[in-house]
Amino acid sequence: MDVVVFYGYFDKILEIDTKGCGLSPKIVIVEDEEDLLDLLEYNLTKEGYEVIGFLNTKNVLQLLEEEDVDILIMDRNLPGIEGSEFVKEIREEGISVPVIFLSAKVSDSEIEEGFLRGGDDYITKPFNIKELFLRIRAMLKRTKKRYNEGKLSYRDLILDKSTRELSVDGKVVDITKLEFDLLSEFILNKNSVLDRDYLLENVWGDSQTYQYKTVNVAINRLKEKIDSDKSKNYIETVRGVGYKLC
Amino acid sequence: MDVVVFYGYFDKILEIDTKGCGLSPKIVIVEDEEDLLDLLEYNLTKEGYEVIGFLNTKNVLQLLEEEDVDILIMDRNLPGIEGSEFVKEIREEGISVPVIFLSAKVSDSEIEEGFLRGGDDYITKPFNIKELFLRIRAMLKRTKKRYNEGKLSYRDLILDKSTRELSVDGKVVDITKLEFDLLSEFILNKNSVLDRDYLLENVWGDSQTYQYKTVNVAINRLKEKIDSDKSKNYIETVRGVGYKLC
DNA sequence: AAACCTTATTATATAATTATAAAAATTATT
DNA sequence: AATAATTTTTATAATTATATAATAAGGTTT
Repeated sequence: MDVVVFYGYFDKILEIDTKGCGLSPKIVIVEDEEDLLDLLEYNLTKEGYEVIGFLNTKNVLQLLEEEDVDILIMDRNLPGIEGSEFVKEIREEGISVPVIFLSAKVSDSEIEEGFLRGGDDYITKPFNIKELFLRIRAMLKRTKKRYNEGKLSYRDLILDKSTRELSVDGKVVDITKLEFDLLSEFILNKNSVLDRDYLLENVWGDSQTYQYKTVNVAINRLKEKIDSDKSKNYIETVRGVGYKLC
Repeated sequence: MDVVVFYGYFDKILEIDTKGCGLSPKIVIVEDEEDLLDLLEYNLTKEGYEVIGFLNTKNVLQLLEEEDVDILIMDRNLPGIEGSEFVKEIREEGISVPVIFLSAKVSDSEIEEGFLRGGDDYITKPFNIKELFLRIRAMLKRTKKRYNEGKLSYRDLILDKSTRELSVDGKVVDITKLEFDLLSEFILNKNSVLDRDYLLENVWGDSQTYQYKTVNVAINRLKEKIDSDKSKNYIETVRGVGYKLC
């Protein structure tokens, strides 16, 4: 077993991500080598993840259906079913959890098969456990909003989630909570038309108690802040539907 | 350079995504070995991506700020600045584009550094270009709403439900809500004759309050937009019945 | 070919939608 | 509590889409 044991390296890095929110990323590992499974469980737990280990694929599908799992780490050569075959099956079930394959095999075509069956990353044994952790982190950063690093940007707009500051073309512009949330929603869904119901639901948190015109006025104020001379046309009105950032 | 040349593997997969619509995933490559850059540009373009290549990091930051780039492929040992150093800098600018590092180096600590500075994946040379493509695809799957999701297409027409854009032969054409809904209905029922009652019911939402002629006029306007010189005969009049898209 | 019917085309009025401004209402700050 | 800041509502203006009407063009039937 060629694995570098590795303790607490990311304590500091993960601090912001996991402290307080009470929702540490949930990782499922399917690995039949018990030693390796234990090692991974131990170290990943130490890094602040919630880890659930399995020695085979039995019960894994059920768990994935019931719980909100952030990453699935999957060995390929399992007793009974082959790991990538299992992933193919869960994809057909509509489960879209990010998958990292572990495999002792190294042939190119097997790696290709892993991706084609729905894998997101592929690590060959023996591997550096530190790299596995980094790949997990990189994956989480991409897939989950809440673990995201605190910045959203679009063209010359930068929203800093931690300071809740907006900078337009390098200059910091005062922005209210509502405006910040509204602009976030647009940047997260750039190019998509967002209708007023959607915005009320996702920015205001309730589409019942407010009327559509509330959105119009808020958009208007936001437009004024990010493009007061109306030269950059960030937010476009899509008549009869809503607004989009483009 | 040990790279497996690889042609058109994903033609079928990307077919729906990229034809004509000008909305194919945009990939930026920074690689100082011109041969490799050319090879990647050639093959990725062939796969249906929009590719922009650079031999150094000059102008790359500006491009990332201005354009909506989907993936950045970054060589590490570049003349002047080191690739991961550059990525660290763009991350500090708030640019969150997914990064795949390419590197000839193999020391564990360098790979770790790549991830810590904001990389999302890491491939060491020599590499299998097929695997690179699969990793790109896996990355796009995670970071972007799929490009074919919510798209309706017919011949050289593409309707994008999320952006509510119509592209005709690759060019985006302004379209109103009514026209969009009308064309959607036709694409969903291509080759079927749709009578005016059906259209009023399903597009206008009520066949009582409007008169048949309303449909005629709307169809007329739509025809003008999708085929102004009447050469392509998309929508055919079926006298006494209605219209069909064929 | 004339009479009749259906559809295409064009122009205009109107209804629907959105922008803007200002006034209340709410919330936060001093 | 008073003031300031923010947000919602209301009112009105501006804009846009499109339904209607009027007319032209093209088929069909006799």
